[in-house]
Amino acid sequence: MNKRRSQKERSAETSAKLMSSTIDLLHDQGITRTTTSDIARHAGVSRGALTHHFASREAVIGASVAEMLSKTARDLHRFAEDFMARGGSSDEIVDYIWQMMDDRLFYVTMEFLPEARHNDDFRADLIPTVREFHAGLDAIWTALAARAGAEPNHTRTVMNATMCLVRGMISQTVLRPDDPVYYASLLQFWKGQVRQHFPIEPAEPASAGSAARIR
Amino acid sequence: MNKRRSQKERSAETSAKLMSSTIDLLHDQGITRTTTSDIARHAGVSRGALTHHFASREAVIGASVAEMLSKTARDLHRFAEDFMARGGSSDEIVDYIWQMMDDRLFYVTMEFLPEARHNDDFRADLIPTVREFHAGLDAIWTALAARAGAEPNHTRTVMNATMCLVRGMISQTVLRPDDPVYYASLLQFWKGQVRQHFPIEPAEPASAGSAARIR
DNA sequence: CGATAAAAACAGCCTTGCTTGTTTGCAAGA
DNA sequence: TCTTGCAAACAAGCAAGGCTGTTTTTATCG
Repeated sequence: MNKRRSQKERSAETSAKLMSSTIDLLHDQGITRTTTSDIARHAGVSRGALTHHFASREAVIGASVAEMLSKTARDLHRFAEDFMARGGSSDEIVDYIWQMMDDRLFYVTMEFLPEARHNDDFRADLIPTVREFHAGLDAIWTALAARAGAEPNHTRTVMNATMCLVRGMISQTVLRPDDPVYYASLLQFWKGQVRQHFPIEPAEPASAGSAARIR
Repeated sequence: MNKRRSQKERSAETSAKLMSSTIDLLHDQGITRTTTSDIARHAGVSRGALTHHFASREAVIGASVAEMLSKTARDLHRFAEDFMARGGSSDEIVDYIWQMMDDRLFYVTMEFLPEARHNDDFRADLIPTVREFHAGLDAIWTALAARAGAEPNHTRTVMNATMCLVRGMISQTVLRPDDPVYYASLLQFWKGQVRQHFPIEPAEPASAGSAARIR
């Protein structure tokens, strides 16, 4: 509508479109099949615009991934605050994490992880953002630990195990597709395990219908 | 030594060298950086030899991965037999699985998983071999269940959780490197959890020094 | 305020290097 | 000799990065 936009606005908007497109394509067609032309086309700009904003293909991908992780970290902090305020259950946390990871986050991660493993610069640029992401996770589990009066160190172990389990589950969906029951039951099992470590409110079994929504 | 080899021998040997080189390169430099020239050079043959044995790049990689999984499945069955014969502990199984996955298996898997996700033919060719691999796993845990008198279904759940956990742990090593203590303690935690489900021999705590060898 | 210069955002082409699959040539074993 | 295993040159496509030209916004000056 507003025809005249400042340069900063134009620039930020184009960058954002490019980064969001990059994540879309990483998820939909994989990192190897995603060319800079694809990214520009999907964002509705020229390849020239892309090279104007990002020095190289590696740079677009790196920036896009960092952006995605930052955004997710912010979401985590918001959830932690909310969780702390109303006092949720550990089951809820497991569900939230599964949904977050299954909602593209870890599928996109699986795309760039090999690149990170073999490209030292790429990996080094990423690590700070990953730490930021983990701080978001910490916030959630710290909230739970405070509520259940659990030891922080042990809480962190359970948190890390949960993250690893979910990562592994999503990896498996690639070569074991179309089996929602399998993943739901694994998640159910895991919630039981976690509950052991945070023995809070028995919670009326009537409303136990918060089963995991899978895929 | 033996100068004269039959054609079959020559052929099989060259194929084996090519497949083994492919796995080496997938692990060392990643799937995207691995060209057919690289594979041939590493195997000490010409690119012509490679194309003689495999129709395409995709074919070499697919065959190499299938070969790797088959071999690992055979190892699993051997371990299961041995385990059954002498009656080992659940800790031992967790250690064995970690070592197996950390010894290149899952690093290589991380390389081809994205390809499998986006290439239907590649994935379809792989799935039978993956099932074969899982049969090997089943053999081990069935042995344990029989020994501990546990319910097979529940055993399978613990097994699947273990596999997912280890997959996730190895994924994490990429962006959280050089922290063996972290991975060792997670594994330690998990062994405790698994032990709960298979309450067998308390085992003299004197020889509890079978801690995980990490990386 | 209006014109104009400068800078930034953007478009599109072009070249180069790399990789893959194909084809041709040759030697070793059946 | 005839097939099979391998070597090496060949052909073609593609994608990334670099380069040049155009439009839009911002700054400067009369």
